[in-house]
Amino acid sequence: MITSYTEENYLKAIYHLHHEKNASVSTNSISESLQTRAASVTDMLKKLADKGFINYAKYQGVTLTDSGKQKAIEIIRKHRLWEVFLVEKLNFKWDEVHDLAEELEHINSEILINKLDEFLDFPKNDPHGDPIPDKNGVLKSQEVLPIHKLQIGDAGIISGVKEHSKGFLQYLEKTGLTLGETIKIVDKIDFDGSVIINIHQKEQNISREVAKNLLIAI
Amino acid sequence: MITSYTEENYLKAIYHLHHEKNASVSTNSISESLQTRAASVTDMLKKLADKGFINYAKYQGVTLTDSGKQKAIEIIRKHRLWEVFLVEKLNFKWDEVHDLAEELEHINSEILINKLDEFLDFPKNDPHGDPIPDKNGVLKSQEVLPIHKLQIGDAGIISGVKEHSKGFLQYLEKTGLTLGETIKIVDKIDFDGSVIINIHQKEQNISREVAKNLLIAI
DNA sequence: TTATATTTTTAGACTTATCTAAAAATTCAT
DNA sequence: ATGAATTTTTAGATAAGTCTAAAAATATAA
Ligand SMILES: [Mn+2]
Ligand SMILES: [Mn+2]
Ligand SMILES: [Mn+2]
Ligand SMILES: [Mn+2]
Repeated sequence: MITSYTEENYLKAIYHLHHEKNASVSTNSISESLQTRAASVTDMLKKLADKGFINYAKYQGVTLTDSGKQKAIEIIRKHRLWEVFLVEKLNFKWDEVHDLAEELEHINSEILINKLDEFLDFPKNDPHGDPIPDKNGVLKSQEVLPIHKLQIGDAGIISGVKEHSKGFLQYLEKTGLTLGETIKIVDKIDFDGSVIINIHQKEQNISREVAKNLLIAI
Repeated sequence: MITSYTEENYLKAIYHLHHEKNASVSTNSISESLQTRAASVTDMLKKLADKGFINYAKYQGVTLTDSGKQKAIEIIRKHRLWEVFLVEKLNFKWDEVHDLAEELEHINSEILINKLDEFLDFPKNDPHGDPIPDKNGVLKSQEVLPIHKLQIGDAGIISGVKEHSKGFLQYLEKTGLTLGETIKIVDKIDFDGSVIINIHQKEQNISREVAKNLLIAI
């Protein structure tokens, strides 16, 4: 079944929203995530349901069907492979690639994406640490926890981000909190939710917002 | 001025048609080249004229304005650089890349295309021998002639094709008529317009159709 | 539990790009 | 130069994706 650029963005948004909240996805949350009006979302949900990509009952929110999930994962695979290409081959920074990948992900060719995968030497993760689905649509979820869920004394490697905004990524870069660095939890401040970590043999304070969005593999 | 995917295809088509016939471009020729109805073309011509990309007077055909020409050249630059990428880096064949480049050319980012250019080491020609405009939109037209315009005794290097169809490119590949090969005109047959050339130390007969579409640099 | 607030859907409209059918303009051929 | 053929434009429709405003359903809270 063919999908338009727009339909693909809806499917991907639904996929991500489902994995964020682990519940059926509401019209409003889609509307917010895609910056469109709720009325437009309703229209599109009807269409996606007709095409068999989502389970939709009025007022009940939506879930992806198997075919919808597959389509979403295909697009995510393309998005993340293009991001790797942009960073590894064209020397873009990790905070510069999202919008471009947002467009490139809609180029429709299985051969192209598989050749790109090979050219990049079958990377396992994108520049933000997110796992790249393989050509069969298998996406292995990595065991990571946001810093604010770790206990004092826990140690691990910075392996991903929950928030992908330019501002956040640039902040991490500036403060040395980049992928691959080893950190250890020194203290957790109840008062403001901030966390003191040890990184590069030094102590560093991390705000609650950062602690919630920085993922650690233990 | 922003341009849609569709507008870009029209501008590129007008540019190519103008250079093929060296005259103002007719509604019907655009319609044929883009596989749309003439009525649709007329609608689009009005819009492109409003946006300042073409000079259009009813029933008179169109020409590109400077800004239209610039836009067209930008798209051609992107198209050809992506083709080089697909062939050189992803190991596509020269007859497989056109349709993909047709989509990739609409990805809208000057930084991306300049970084791609650099990554590819600033190629001068695409896989079909066509020249690649530089980042300032300068396109140097190469001095080439189709085989059927050469005289007996003339020699040169296969440097381009006028026809870009998969079938033609595959045929050239199969018969060894690839870019970079040296050829010499041995005889021209009036009867059917075919040409006998010397290539690889052997004589080879070339039909009129091939002779018209294979470009030689002398 | 009933009123209020929030969410979601419907109704109707707009834009872009397309189409068919018919009218108008231009070109061609005698 | 005039009638016929061809090309181009207009008129009116359609489909995709979006919007605003209003109605309907659901959730929340006194
Ligand atoms: Mn996208
Ligand atoms: Mn990413
Ligand atoms: Mn195109
Ligand atoms: Mn080419």
